[in-house]
Amino acid sequence: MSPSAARAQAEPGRRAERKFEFMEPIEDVHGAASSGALLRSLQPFGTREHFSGNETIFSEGEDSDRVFKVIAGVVRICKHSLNGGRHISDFVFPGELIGLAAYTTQPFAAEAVIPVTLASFGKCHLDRLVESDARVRTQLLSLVTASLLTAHRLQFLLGCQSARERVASFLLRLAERTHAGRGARLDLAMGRLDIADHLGLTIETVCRAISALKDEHIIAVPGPHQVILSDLGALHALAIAA
Amino acid sequence: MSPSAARAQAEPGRRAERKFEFMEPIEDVHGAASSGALLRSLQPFGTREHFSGNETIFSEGEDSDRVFKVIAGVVRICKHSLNGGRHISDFVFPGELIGLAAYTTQPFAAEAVIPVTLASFGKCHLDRLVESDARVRTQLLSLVTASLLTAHRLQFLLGCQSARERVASFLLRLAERTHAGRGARLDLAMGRLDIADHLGLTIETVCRAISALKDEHIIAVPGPHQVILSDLGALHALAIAA
DNA sequence: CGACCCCTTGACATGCATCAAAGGGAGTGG
DNA sequence: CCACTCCCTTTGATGCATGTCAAGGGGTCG
Repeated sequence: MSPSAARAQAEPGRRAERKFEFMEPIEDVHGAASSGALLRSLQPFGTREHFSGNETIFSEGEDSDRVFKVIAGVVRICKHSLNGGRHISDFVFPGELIGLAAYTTQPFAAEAVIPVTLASFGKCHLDRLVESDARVRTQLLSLVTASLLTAHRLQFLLGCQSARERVASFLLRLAERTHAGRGARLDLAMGRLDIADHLGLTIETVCRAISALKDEHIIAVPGPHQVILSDLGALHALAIAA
Repeated sequence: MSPSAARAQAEPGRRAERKFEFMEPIEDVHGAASSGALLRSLQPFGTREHFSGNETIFSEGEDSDRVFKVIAGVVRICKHSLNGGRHISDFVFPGELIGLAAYTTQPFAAEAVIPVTLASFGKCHLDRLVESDARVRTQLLSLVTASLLTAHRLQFLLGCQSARERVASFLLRLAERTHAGRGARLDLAMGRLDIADHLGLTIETVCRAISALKDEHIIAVPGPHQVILSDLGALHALAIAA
């Protein structure tokens, strides 16, 4: 009934830390709208933090007094329900920020999908910056607006699309965000279960949808964590969303 | 496959304008977080606009240069897809605002569910106010943050809950928003199709879920547009969400 | 080499979508 | 004032997409 049920992953930090070279040094490639001047100004106040795969960065309900920038790795933003359900509202890639919105208490958890390096800043520094610099204000609002837009996109996907369409949309969005245009090879840092919990499906359905797209030569799947988007036209046709 | 498909409603404005007295004069009851000082300062610049039931207020893709406050009536915020699908990301009630986020072009459409009265302001006035008043800045950010939170809630609902659970969550949320606590009688301004497109279900499934809850004496349904929440405990138990 | 974890595929079950039709309230015209 | 029509809601019958259960495969780590 409720997808993903209680088969969540193993304990944080316990799992093998696969190395994803391809994830390491990409900084601010797609960061045009994701940090820019804002974070440059914060840089002096930042401290580095490291988390291993599946480790929790912060949990739902904690105080929200820090802002994070992902330097390397991938983070998932998720909500856990009492009966074991989980929903991943977004993945966060290098160059992007976490915790900008005006929460006093975290409305969701953040967990490392693979080993992650973060820059972390006290929110007070952001507040000070916001007060003193009008450009930062504008940027802050447009970053929060962007995540609102992303949220509405996912709502549409969850409300209106079939499994195949969801997977197609997901792959396209991932391509947009991780390598803005260089070739059709895509690296999936997250596992099938993460994808399933993000798309509101089960892991089996995600597998089947991927296999189906593969059989139709719309994508190629050299390994569980690599996808090649062979037929972008067909993918876009599936992801008819707005 | 895709819910709601192409059975959207009739032409804007053509439908009968049912009167919903109960919706008229409720102003700023739940507005604690929804307008407050911000709009009071904007008041002098506002003009009144009226829309009849099912009329379009603005469409997706239009320029986004105005901010609206709902004075009376109910507005739905929705996205239409090319193949006739529709998703309603939110309903907007009296006292609440539309268009605060930093969009340059509308990412969604706004339509009157029932006859609506709006106060409308040029965004430039808001910008000016934001520059001059730090309190307004804080409030603006927390309003946008609030809608981000709402969006994540709906994502969870769409990703993890069954039809019954969705309807239960919806009714509870509606109760929260429309009458903060006075009795368990609930007025549904929107029709079943609107509810379906909001919850990612079909109209028939919504009907059946409501009937089921009625048969179990969890709610009572005096008419299609009135619901009495008889067993709040059971409803909360269904809406296990976070 | 063995254990574990994740991915994949198959067989089956079911919740919800789809198709179809009847009931009820509101506005309209006779 | 009544009959008609339209639209929305409700309920029933059926089918399908996806969830559930189960088992095997392949990589990685110890």
